[in-house]
Amino acid sequence: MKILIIEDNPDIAANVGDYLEDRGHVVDFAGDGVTGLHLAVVNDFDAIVLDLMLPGMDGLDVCQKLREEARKNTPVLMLTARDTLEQKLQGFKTGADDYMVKPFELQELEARLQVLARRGKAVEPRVLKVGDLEYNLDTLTVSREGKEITLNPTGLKLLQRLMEASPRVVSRHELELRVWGEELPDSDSLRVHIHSLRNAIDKPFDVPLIQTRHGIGYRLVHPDAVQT
Amino acid sequence: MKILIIEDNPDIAANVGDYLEDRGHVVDFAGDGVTGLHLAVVNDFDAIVLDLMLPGMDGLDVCQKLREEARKNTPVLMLTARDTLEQKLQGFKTGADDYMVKPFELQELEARLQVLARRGKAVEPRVLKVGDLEYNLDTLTVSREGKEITLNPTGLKLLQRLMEASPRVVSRHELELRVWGEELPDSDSLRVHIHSLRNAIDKPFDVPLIQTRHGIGYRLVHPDAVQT
DNA sequence: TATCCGCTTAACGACTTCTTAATGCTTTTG
DNA sequence: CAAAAGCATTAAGAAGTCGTTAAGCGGATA
Repeated sequence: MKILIIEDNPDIAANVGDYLEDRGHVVDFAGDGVTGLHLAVVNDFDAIVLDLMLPGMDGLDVCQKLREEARKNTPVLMLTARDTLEQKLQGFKTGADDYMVKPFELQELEARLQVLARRGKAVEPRVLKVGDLEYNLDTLTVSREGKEITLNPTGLKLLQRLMEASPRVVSRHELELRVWGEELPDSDSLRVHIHSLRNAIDKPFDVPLIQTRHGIGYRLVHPDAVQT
Repeated sequence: MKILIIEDNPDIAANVGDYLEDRGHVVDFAGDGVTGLHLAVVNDFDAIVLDLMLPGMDGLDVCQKLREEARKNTPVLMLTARDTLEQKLQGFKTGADDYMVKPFELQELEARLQVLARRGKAVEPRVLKVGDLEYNLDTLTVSREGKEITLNPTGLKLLQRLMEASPRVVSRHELELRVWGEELPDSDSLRVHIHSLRNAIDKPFDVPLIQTRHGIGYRLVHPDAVQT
């Protein structure tokens, strides 16, 4: 599994990280909320271990921003020293999937992470489908009407988000966040990428899938499919 | 949510069940492992609360059989008085999704159940409805009598506020605040936007929904619907 | 080193949306 | 009932956004 640990105490971080790495997982670290959030948005982790007490942005903020702004539903396990019911409820409310109180057993942490990752996988299929468009996340292959389509890395990222969200509208800002993280390019590069994505996905076919919501963002939807 | 409680202690079962029912959930009970497993297999619950100490078949067996034989992946929250690490690990190994140790807070139980049910279920679209008018907040699509209506961003913002408030009156100032924030335009731009909103929503249909409250603001109501 | 590929930037026209202002109608108020 | 204020309607220009194209930069590749 690929796991992100957001924890400001280096001892705890190292302790947890070492254990998980010994168990064969790949571990990334962040010492504060901002970089943690950034890593979580840009990468695709199987699970995130999130301490509540963080310098700058605290854990609840990180979780909430991850869910609402970045619209990522990577499983989050919250970690805290304080053990009040109120705290826990608030943690779950911001979108946490599990909650452990220090001190805890490393084995239990790993077991819970594994359960979270297992659940998360079940929801997100390995192949995204919208109409006749398919995107295999394992082979990073895109095809429409059975014909293979090759895309740039940026195109893939955009397409993934659009397909995940379909038929919802994805704001320009969210797309930019997904591709570049917090440090956006100076110019409106997104427009050019959308254009080339359209060239690859829509232009060779009869029905265009990518729609523009002027002033808001984009939307990927198959017109014939049943909408609500 | 539809929840199954498998618990042999009638006091605890009643206690938990009453609380969950008060919170608006539908609860089923089973006093032993065999009937619990049977109910879990036959029905589709959103989550299962499973005690470990059960007469006959114990909780671990129930969980394992549910997963392996019945191949159901209904979320399972295990409940136990014993708090050994070994127990917990075994619980997760048999396919539990969460694990709580007695005594526990009912509110936390509900929060965890909600998280479990949330995963694995597709997020249902958020839709505002007033009469035959519908506004899907995810796809940003508006329709009336099934016919699609396209609106510009400002129109969407106004409509959202009016529909949220319906059938109450929304003051001009509140609407302006919603669209422009604190820095309002110099002229009374709101009137023009309301006008174009009416053109889109009311003009093509028989019954107008947007009413003017002179000197106060606007109101969106379906006249036929029951009002207070 | 030369070539390719992907990304960014810039520029331009086309298009959409927003604001402003002018005019006439409706409601309120003294 | 008349004046004043608030509102509806319309049109036109300003401002903003989008699609498209092409040039330049830098890293990777051969």
